[in-house]
Amino acid sequence: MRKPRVSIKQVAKHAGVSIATVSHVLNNKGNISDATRKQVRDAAQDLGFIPNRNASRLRSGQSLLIGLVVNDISNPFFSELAADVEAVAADAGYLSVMANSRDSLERQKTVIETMIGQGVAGFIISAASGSDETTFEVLKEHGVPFVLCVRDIATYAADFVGFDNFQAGVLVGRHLLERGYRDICFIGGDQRNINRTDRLNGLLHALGQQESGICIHLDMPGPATQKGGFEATLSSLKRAPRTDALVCFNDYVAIGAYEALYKLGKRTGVDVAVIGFDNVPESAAWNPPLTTVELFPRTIGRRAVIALLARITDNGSAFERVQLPPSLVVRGST
Amino acid sequence: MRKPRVSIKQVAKHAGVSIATVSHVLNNKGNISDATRKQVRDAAQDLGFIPNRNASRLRSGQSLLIGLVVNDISNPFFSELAADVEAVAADAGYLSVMANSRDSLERQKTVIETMIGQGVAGFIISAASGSDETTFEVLKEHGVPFVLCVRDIATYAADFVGFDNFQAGVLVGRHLLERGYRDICFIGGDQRNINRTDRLNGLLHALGQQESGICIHLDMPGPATQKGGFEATLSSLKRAPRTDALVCFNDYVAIGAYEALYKLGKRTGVDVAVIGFDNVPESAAWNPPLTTVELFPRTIGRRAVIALLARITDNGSAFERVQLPPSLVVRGST
DNA sequence: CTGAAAGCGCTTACAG
DNA sequence: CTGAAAGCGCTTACAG
Repeated sequence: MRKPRVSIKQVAKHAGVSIATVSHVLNNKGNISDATRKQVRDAAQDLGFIPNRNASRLRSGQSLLIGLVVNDISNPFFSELAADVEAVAADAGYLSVMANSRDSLERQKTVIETMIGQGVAGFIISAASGSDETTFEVLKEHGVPFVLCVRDIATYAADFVGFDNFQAGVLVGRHLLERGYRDICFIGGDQRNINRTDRLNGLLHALGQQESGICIHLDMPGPATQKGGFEATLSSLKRAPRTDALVCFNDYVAIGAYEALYKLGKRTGVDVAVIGFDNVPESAAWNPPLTTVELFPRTIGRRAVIALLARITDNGSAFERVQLPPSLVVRGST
Repeated sequence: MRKPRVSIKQVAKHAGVSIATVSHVLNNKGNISDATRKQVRDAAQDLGFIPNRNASRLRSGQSLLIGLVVNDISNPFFSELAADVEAVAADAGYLSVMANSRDSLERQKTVIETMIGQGVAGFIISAASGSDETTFEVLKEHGVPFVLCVRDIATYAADFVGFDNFQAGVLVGRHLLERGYRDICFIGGDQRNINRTDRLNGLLHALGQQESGICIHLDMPGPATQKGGFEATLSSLKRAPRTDALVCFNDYVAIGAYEALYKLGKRTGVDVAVIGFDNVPESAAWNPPLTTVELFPRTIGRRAVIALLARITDNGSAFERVQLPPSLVVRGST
C-alpha cells in the first residue's frame, strides 16, 4: 500500500559512503570531513530522506515525543496550555502527543499505557479527578519521567506546575468583602477536584477573617460547564433568594450563571455579582465584562515542559513545585 | 536513566514459551492452544508488559498513529474537532498526534515532516492559508494517505471533509435581507483563506438576488481574533458610519465587534446587528446572544477520521468530498 | 500447535 | 576520518 520509504541505505549508496557515515553526519556526531558531510547532505536532500524515528528510538532508547494528558481538550484553558506546551516542546526538538482523559480515571490509564507503548520520553499530566498515589505507579515502574500540572495529587511526590488555588480563593474573598457582598454562593465543579477544594478554602479563609454576618450560604458542586452553571444558579437562588454574589468554579460556569440570572430577570453585576476563574479571552467582552481570576495557562504549559525536559535529562534531583500566583481581574460583574 | 523495559523476551521466559508464541498470542494470530494462551496472558499481566510499538511498527510497517494538523489549536472550533478526532480514532485503536501549524506554511511543512518521521499511518489536515498543490507533495511521495478538512485547496485532489461555506454565506445574506439590513460590512479573516472567500461570495450572491440599494460597503480582512474584530469594527464604522450590520468571519471576531460597539456607545442588535460563524458554545450566553452559523466541527472531525481510515485500508479509491450543510442559529444580535 | 531465525532502519562502540 | 557489524524489540514466513 505504502511506497517503500527512502532509508539511510539509499542515501549511503547515493552518496557513495557507508550507512554509519550517513548516521554520523545526520546526527552531527564523530569527525566527518566537510566534503563527505556535504555529499551526504546533498544525497539526503535529493532523495527527500526523512529518518525513521521509530528505528532511531528503538536502537538508541532516546525518544523525542512528549505526552500531554489533559482533562478536557476542548476547554480553552487546556487548549491554551497545550498550544504553549507544543510550541516550547517543538523548539527543543520534541513532538507533542496530546490526549484527552475526559476526566475519567479509566481512560487516563488507557491513554498513559498507549503512550508508553509509543515510547514517549515523558509525560505532562493534569490528573483526572480521583487520581491518587497509585494512579501513576505504572510510570514509575516503567521509569518514564512525568510532571503533573494544574491538578495535583495531595499525597504524591512528583514535579508539579500549577497555580495557587488557595490564594486565588483568597483574592476573590477579599474582593467580595471590599465590595460589601454578604450572601455568597460557590457553584460548579467536581467535589473531588482538589483545585475546587482549595479555592473554596481560600474563599472561606478570607471571609472568615472578618467579624461580620458574611457567610457562604451554599456550596453547590456540579458539572464545570455552562449548563452546570445555569442549573446551579437556578437552584441556588431558589434555596437562598438573598444571594448577592455567585463565585463560579470557572468562567464556563459563570457564563451559565449570566444566562440563568437573565432568565430570572436579575441584572448581573447589579442585583447579583458573578465572579469566575480562568479569564478566558472572551470574558472581557461579555455583558457585563466578567470579574475573574487570571491563571496563566500558557505559562503553566511552558514551565511544565521545562520541568519535564530537566527531569528527562536528570531523573535524580528533588521534586520541584511551581505555583504561579493568580491575579484578580476586576471588571463589571462585581 | 530509564529502567530497562519489560520486553517480549521476559514474558516468553516467564511463560516458558518462545517469543514467537508470545507475539502470536498478543496479536491474536495463528493457532495457539488455550492453555498456552492463558499462560502468556498471565505472564504479560504479571510483568506489566506494554509492547514496544516502535518495534512493531518498524517490523510490520503498520502504524496506529494518526496525525492531526490544525491552524490554531487554541481556537475552540479546532479543539472541538480535535476532541472528536481523538475519540473516534481511539475507538479504532489509533492514537492521535496533534500539531499546530499556526496557519504558517513553513511550520506546517516542518510538522508534517516530523510526523512522517514518527511513522504516522495517515494525516488529517486543515490546510494553512496559502497552501496549494505542491504543499502536500511530500505526502504523496512518501505514500502517506491524508484527508483535508475544514480548509480545502482549490486545485488539489484529495479527500475533503468540511462544510459548505458558500451556503453559509447565503444563509447569512438571506437572513439579513429578511430583517431589512442595508449597509453591510464583512470583517475579519485572512484574505487567502478560501473559506472566507466562499462565505463572502455566498453573502454577495444572496444579497445580489434582490433588486435594491443593499450593498456590501466594506470588506475588511484582518486577524480572525477578538482583537482583530475590535479593530475592524472601529475602522469600519469610521469609514462607513451608516453600517447597520457586521458580518464577522467567526465568533471570535464577533465578540470583538461587541466590545467595539460597546465602546462606541452603540447597542449591539439594536443600532448595529452582528452575526458570526462557528456557534462556539459561549455565544448563546453573550449579551445579546449571538446570531451565528453552526458548522458542526465535531461531525467534521468524526467524518474525517472515517475517511482517513478508509483511505489507509484502500488508497486506490476515488477521492471523496463531504460538505456538511451549515445551519443558521438566530438569536438576539440581529 | 510451537519455535528458530531473518530482518525492519537505525545507532554505536570498535577497528583500521 | 570512515566502515563493518552487532543489536534495539518486535513480526512473520517457514519448518517441524
